[in-house]
Amino acid sequence: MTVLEAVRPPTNDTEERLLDAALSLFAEKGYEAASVREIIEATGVTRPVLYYYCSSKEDLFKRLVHWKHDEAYRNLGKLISETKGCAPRLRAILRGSFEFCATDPRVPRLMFQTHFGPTIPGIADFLTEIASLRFSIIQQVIQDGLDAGELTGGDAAALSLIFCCIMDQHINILSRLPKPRKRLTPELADSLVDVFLFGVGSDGVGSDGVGSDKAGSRKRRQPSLPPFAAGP
Amino acid sequence: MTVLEAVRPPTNDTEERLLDAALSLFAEKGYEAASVREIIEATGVTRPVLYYYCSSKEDLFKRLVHWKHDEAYRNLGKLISETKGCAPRLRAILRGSFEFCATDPRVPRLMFQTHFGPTIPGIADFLTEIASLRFSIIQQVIQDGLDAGELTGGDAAALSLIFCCIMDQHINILSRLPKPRKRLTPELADSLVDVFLFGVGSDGVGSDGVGSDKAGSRKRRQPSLPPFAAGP
DNA sequence: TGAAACCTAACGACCGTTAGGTAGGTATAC
DNA sequence: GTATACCTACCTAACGGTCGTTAGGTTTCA
Repeated sequence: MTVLEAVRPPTNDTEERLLDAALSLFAEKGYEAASVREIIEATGVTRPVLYYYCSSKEDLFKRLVHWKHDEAYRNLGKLISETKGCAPRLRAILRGSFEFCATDPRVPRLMFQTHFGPTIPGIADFLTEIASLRFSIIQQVIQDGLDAGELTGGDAAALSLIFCCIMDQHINILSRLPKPRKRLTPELADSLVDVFLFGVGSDGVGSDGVGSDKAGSRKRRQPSLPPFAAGP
Repeated sequence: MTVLEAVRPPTNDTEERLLDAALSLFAEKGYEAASVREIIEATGVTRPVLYYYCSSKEDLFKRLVHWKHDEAYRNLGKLISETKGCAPRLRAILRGSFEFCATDPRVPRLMFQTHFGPTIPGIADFLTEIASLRFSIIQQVIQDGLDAGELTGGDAAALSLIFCCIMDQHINILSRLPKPRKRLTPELADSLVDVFLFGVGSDGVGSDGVGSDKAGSRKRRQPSLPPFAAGP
C-alpha cells in the first residue's frame, strides 16, 4: 500500500496557523533544526496544542507536505489536460510550476530542502514516493513526445530526468534568492523549454568545436534567455 | 577577506580517520543529525580527541569540506587547462566531475546535501562561497564559448546555470543510487553536453509543435542518451 | 453534562563542549 | 647520567542546555 493515503486537510483556524508556521520554519531551517517549540511559539499556542492536532512532529511534517503536494499535483494535471502536444505541454508545466513556486517560495524550499537534504528516517520513503509521482507525470508527457516523433535522443526516463534537472534546479536556486517572482518568469520558462528542445550551440557548431559540422545550412530556433543577475 | 583561506590538511592518521568518519556521517545524515558522539565512535576514539584536532563541530565540517573541495577545484582547473575549445572543455568538465564523484560518492552527497539542504548558521556563507568559486570556472568557459561564437541564446551566467543544473542534478541524483559508477559514465557525460548544445527536439519540430518549423532541411547532431534505469 | 480546546509543569534522552588528569616520548640543564 | 620540564596524544567524568513528548488539570461552549 502506498504511503500517499488520504490526509485530512486543516479544518480549524488554529490548525491551519500551525501548519503555516511549520511551513515557514521547516522551509527555513529544515526538519531537524526547526523545533516544535519554535513552531508553537510562532503560532502563539502551547506545545500540547500541537500534539492535540498532530500525533508527532513527523506527522505534522507529513500533513504539511501532503497538503502542499496535493495542490501542486492537481495544478499540474489540470495544465496538462488543457494542453495538447509535447512542446506546449512542457511549456505549460514549466510556466505553471514557476507560477506556483513564485506564489509561495516556501513550498519549493521545503520540498527540495527535504528531498535533497539530509536523509530523515521515517520521512525519506514518503518524500521519494511524492517525488516519483510527480516525475511520472513529466515522463508520460515526454513519452508521448517520443511516440509522436517530436522528441529524440534517448528514452523517456533519461529525457525526463534532464527536463526535471533544468526545471527543478532553477526553481530550487531562484526561489531562494530575493524576489523569486522577478526571476521565475514565463519568459524564462519558455526559454528553458527552447534550450531543452534546441540547445544553445550556435548554428554550424558541431560536436568537436567550431565549424566542424558540414551538414550545411541549418536554421533552428535559438533560445533567448533573459539575463541572470545573481545580485540581490 | 575570503573565508577560503589556507586550511591545514590532515597530517596525523587519527586526524584523517576522524575526517573520513565525519565525511561518511555528514554525507549520510547531514550536519545537524550527525552527532559528535557518532563520529568519534566510528573513529574509535573519545570525544576530547576530536576537540584536540578541531576546535568545534563547525570547524571539523569546514576542514572536511575545504579539503575535498580543494581536490575537486584543482582537478577542474587541470582539465580545463589541458583542453581547448568550449564544447570539448564542457565535455572534459562533465566527464571529470562524473569520474571524481563516482570515485567517492560521499563527496557530492555531502556537498549538495549541505548546499541545498537546510541553512546551517555559520556554514551557509562558507558553502555559498565554495559554490560560487566553482560556478565562476564554468562561467568563464561558457563566456569564452560565447565570445568565440560557439554558443548563443543568453548571457554567460544564464547558460552556466543551465549547464550546472544538468551536471549537478545528475550527480546529485545518480550518486545517491546504488552503483553510481555504472551511472555516472563518460557516455552519459558526452550525451548531456550534446543535449546542452543541440537539444532533444526532433528535426522539423518548431516551437509550437510538430512540423511548424518551415525552415527546411536540418541535419543537426542528435544526442544519444544511455537508458536510465531507475531500479536498484 | 460532556466533549472540544487549551493550559502548567514536568519527563528522560540526547546534544556540543570542557575541566582536569595521565601515559609516553624528547629536549635541556646540571 | 639523570632529573627536570615540556610536549603530543589521549583519557574519565561531568557541565548546562535543548530536544520531543506527555500526564493531568482547566476553561469554554453546545
